Amino acid sequence: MKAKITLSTIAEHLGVSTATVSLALRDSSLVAKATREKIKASAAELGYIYDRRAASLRTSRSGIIGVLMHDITNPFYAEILLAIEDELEASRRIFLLCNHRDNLKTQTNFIDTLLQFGADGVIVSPALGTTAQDLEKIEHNGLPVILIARSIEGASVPTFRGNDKQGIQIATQHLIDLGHKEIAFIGGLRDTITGRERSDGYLTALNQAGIKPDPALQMGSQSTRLDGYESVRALFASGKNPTGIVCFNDLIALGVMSGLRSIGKEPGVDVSVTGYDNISEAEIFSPALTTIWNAQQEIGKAAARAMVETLQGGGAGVKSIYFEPKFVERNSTSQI
Amino acid sequence: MKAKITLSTIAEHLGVSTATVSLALRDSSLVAKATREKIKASAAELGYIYDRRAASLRTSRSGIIGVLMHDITNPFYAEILLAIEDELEASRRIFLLCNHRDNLKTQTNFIDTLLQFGADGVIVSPALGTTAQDLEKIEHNGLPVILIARSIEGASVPTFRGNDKQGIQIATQHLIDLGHKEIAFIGGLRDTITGRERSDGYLTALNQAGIKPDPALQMGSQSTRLDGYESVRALFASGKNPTGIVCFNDLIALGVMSGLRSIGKEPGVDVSVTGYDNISEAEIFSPALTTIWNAQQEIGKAAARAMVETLQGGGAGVKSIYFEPKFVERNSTSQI
DNA sequence: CTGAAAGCGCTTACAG
DNA sequence: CTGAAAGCGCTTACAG
Repeated sequence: MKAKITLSTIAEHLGVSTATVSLALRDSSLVAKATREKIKASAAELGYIYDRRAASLRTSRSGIIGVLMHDITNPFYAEILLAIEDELEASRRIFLLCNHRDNLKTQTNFIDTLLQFGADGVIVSPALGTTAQDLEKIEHNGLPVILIARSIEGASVPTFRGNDKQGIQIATQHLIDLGHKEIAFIGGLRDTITGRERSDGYLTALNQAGIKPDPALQMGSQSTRLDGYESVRALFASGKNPTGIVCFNDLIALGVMSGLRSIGKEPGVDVSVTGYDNISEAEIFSPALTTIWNAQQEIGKAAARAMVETLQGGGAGVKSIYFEPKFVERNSTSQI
Repeated sequence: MKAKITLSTIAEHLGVSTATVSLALRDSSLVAKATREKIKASAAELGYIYDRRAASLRTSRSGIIGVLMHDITNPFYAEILLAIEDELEASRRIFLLCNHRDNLKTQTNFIDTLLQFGADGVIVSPALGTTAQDLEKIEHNGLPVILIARSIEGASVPTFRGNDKQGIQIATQHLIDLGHKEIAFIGGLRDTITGRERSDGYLTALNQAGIKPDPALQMGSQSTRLDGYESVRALFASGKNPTGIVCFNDLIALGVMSGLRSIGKEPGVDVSVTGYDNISEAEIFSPALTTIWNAQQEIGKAAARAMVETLQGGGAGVKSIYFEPKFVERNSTSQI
C-alpha cells in the first residue's frame, strides 16, 4: 500500500497550484494546453485517483443515481436495469442498486444511505406500502424521484409503466376467443396497483364475455416461478379444472407450466397459459409462451432519460408515460 | 427543498460544540447521557442527515464493499449475493454491486469508481481475462480483495469456490453408471478456470470408464438458458445423438431441456440431463433437475465473513476454501 | 493563463 | 464532560 496521491502531490511535483491541476485534469480550457498535457501525464504516472468524496462534498453533486427494484432476478427488472445502465453510462453517472424484495424497511434503509452519500436522484420501483409521503421526504432532501413499473396514489412524480389493465384484458380475451370458459388468474398481490389493475383487466374481459368470475379460480401471490408452480398444483388439487390460465407475469407462467407438467398436464395442449412481460426466456421455453410485452426496455430508457433531463434542469418537460402493451402469440395457448 | 442540516446546525441550536454533537450521535460515553439524549432528539427533529462523504473523507473509511459478479440474473450468483447481503448487514456495511457480464472494461471502470469512493474492500467474481496484476493494483490502493466462484492464476488472494472438477466428474459418472455411453458436455467457456476444470472432470470420468471422448459432443458457450437451448438444437441438427448430456450449469441444463422438447425429445426419458449449481429452480422444473450443489450459500457467507474479518485486522487468518460439491439426484436422468 | 485562499461537513487529538 | 482547532481532498470565486 502506497501513500495517497492527491492533487497537491501532483502540484508540488510540477511546481504548479492545486487549482491548476484540478482544472487541467478536467480538461478546462482555462489551463494552457501544454500545462494540461504535462499534468495529465504526471497524474497517470503517479497513479492518481480522483477522490469523489472530496469533490462531491465541495460541489454537492455526486453523480450517483439510486435505483431500487423488487427483484433483479426477475428478468423483467433485469431488462429494465440494462436499459437504465446503457442510458446512464453515456451521461457518466453511476448507479447504486438496491434489491428491496418488497421489504419497506430495506427500501427505507437504502434511501437513507443514498441521502448520506449525497446521491443526485433516485429511480424507484416502490416496495409494497410506499406512500406519497415517503417520496416527498426524498424530494424534500433535494433528490428528484422517478417511478417505474408501479405508481403510487397521490404522488406527483413522473411514472413510467405499462397499461396493465389493458394488457391483461387482451390476454384474457385471447383465451376467450379460443373458446375457453373456465379461466383462472394466477399470481400478483392484490394490494399492489399492478395486482389490482391486472385483476381488473381479467375481470373486465370475463364480464364482457358474459362469463361469471369464480373466486376459487383467482389466486394472488408473489410473482416467482415457485409461486406459479405451487399455485397451479394447489388449484388443481382443490378440484378445479380450468382449461385456460392467465398469469400475472411470465415467471408465474413458467412456474405454472412446470407445475402443470408435474401433474401430468401438457401446457399449450391440455391447458392454455398466458404470461405477462415477454421476458427473453418466454421465447425459448417449450412450449414458447404466449404473452404480453410490457415495454421494459422502453421503461428503463425513458426513466433514465427523464432523470438525466431533470438533473440538467429540464425536469419541467418530463411527463409520465403509460406504455401500450403488445400481444405476442406463441405456442402455450390453443383452441379448446 | 430545505437548507442543509449539519452538525453545526444542531450545535448552534443547542449551544454546544460540533465535537460534542458528533460524539453524541455516535453514542459515545464521552458525552453525558443527558446531553446525548438532547442532541439525538434535536437531530431527529431537525431531520439531520449524516454526511458520509465528509466522514469518510476525514476517516478514510467508507463502509463500502464492492461486489462484482458476472451475471446477477443467474440465480447461482443471486444466491451468493443474498448470502453476502445477510452477512454484511450485520456489520453495518453497505455494498455497491456491479454486474460486469464478463466484460473486462466494465469491471475496470467499476473498480475505478470504487477507488474513487474510497471503498474499503472488494469481493469479486472476476471477468474473463482478469490477471493477478489487476488484483494487485487494487490491493496496492489499500483494498483487500476476495475472490469468489473463479480463481485467478498467480493471485495470492483468498478464494472461495467449489471443487469443479470433482463435481462434474460425479455428474458424468452418474450418467455412465446409468449405462450411457454417448455423453455430451454443453456450456462454459474453455478459457475460464471453471470451464477448464469442469471440462477436465467430464473427460476424466469418460477416460476412467474407457469411453473415448468425441470432440463433436463438447460445446463451449456462455452459460445462459438461451445458450443451452441453441447448443442442444445445433448438436442434434449436426446428426449427433447423445443419450446423456452433462451441462456446465443449471441454466444451461434448463435451456437444454427446453431445447430437447422443442425437437420432440423428452428430457429425463429420451435424453438424460445433469445440471450444476442446484439453483432453486432446479427442483421445480419438470422434470426436476439432477444436479450438483455448488455451495453458493456457503461461498457468499464465507466471502463476506472473510472480508469483515480482514477489515477488522484479522485477515491473516483468512484461508481459501474449496467447497465439496454435493450430488442431488432428481428426475432428469434415467437408465438408458 | 495561473495562484492563494476559503470552505464543503465531518472526526480526532489536545486542552481544560 | 465539553470546546477550539486542524485537516481530510477537492472546487470555485477572486485577484493578478
